[in-house]
Amino acid sequence: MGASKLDIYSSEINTIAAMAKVFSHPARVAILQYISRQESCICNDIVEEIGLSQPTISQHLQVINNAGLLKGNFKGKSICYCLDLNKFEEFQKLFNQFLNKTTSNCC
Amino acid sequence: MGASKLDIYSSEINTIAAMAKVFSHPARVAILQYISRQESCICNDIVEEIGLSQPTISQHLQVINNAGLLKGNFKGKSICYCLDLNKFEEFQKLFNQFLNKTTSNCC
DNA sequence: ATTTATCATCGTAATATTGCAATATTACAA
DNA sequence: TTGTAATATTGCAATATTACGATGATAAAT
Repeated sequence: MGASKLDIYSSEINTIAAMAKVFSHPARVAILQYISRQESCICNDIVEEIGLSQPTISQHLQVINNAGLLKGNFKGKSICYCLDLNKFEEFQKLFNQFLNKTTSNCC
Repeated sequence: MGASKLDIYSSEINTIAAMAKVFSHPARVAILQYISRQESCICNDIVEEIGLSQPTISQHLQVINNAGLLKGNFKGKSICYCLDLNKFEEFQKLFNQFLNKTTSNCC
């Protein structure tokens, strides 16, 4: 056991869960907040700012990136992590649609 | 390791992460959707509807309940799981506030 | 009181996540 | 091309999550 049974849910539900997973760890929420606050795209500062090791931050960044929430320049000495606002708003819309459909019919 | 370092983040960030965690598993998203669609509060149907075992559903319900998203009658033969819409909207507001503050300043 | 229906809890196995040290890779500069 | 700074990858340990079978607890009905 231990693995989630993804095949028994609709794709809408799986998408919402996958995106919510990005926000389900405070380090990732903090990283997103930090990136959005930065005027310039200095990147390794995230490590100092948040207080986790560089490999750990790198791992969280990959999770965020795999969800499609990052864009920018991924080559070079100093990489520039930026938010993909389109993806961001796309998720926000999807999530709000789900929440708005959710009503309470009993009790 | 394996445990998250909760003490290094702001309470706002931890709250968002905790609430997002509820939605980070498709079973829980499906459960929330199903409950909200039901006119009457028949409950063990969730097991048949979703296709996971009763203990597993019960476990997911507890996660949702611990986040404060459920209310209703939890004792007796005719148990009634209902959504706490106030909590729901509270989270929605908090999450949207966070997302709306998130902008892209670089790249 | 016994049955029945309903849900929770316990124990356990399988897998995922989190975090870090060590190491590798990459790109630029000297 | 050698060095250096920035990020990625690997490997590992600790912990969390997911899932289920077996069992326990509770309330209503017979």
